[in-house]
Amino acid sequence: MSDDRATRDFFRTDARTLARRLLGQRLVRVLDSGERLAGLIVETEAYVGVRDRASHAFAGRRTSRTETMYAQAGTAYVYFTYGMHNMFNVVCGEMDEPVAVLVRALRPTEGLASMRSRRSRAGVAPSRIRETELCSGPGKLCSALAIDRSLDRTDLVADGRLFIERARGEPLPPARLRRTPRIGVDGAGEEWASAALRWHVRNDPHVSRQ
DNA sequence: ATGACGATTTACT
DNA sequence: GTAAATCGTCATA
Repeated sequence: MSDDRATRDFFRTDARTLARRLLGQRLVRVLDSGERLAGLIVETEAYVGVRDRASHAFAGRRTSRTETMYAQAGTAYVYFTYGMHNMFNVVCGEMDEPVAVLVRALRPTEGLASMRSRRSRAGVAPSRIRETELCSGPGKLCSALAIDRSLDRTDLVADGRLFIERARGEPLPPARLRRTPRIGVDGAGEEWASAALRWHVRNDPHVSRQ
């Protein structure tokens, strides 16, 4: 229901807080056809600003790609990497402060058949793709939900194509969460590669790894 | 203009 | 476990 949709206040916080706060919330993508694709966020990573060597905005880098990270809280930062994968992030913090949260995995809840066809590849029938491999990684979930750079700079608070719906009821208790170093940032130096800035739902089969 | 590399995924040994 | 895929971005010149 539209009442559940996250408003600006939900995003106006630091990256560590938002990374935790996003877990258990629903990421919703509405296609031009009107079809709704959605999943519960089960894994996130915080990119904490200009001191963070793993961040695109390290040392205040402000380029055409990273400009989105300096936008207001609640803006989608979608970038393309490895020549083939899109990554979806939620910008947070203050205006002109480049902090964001990478959404790394979802438990798919709506539009699974559509996700399967989008995630299918040569020689593998969509029906053979397991639910747990639909959105269990940052590139996978963007493919499954048809999120690409055309959605970069989208306002998650105001745009009808991409937004967050807040779960009703009890938030996930801390005991159900696990905190680990981030994935794929080994080149960022010991301090930032080992910093525990990744959160995921403990024992959830939909995370990219436990 | 050029070259190195990537917040990954997939297939294969 | 290792390696290939594949191209936009960024730093250097």
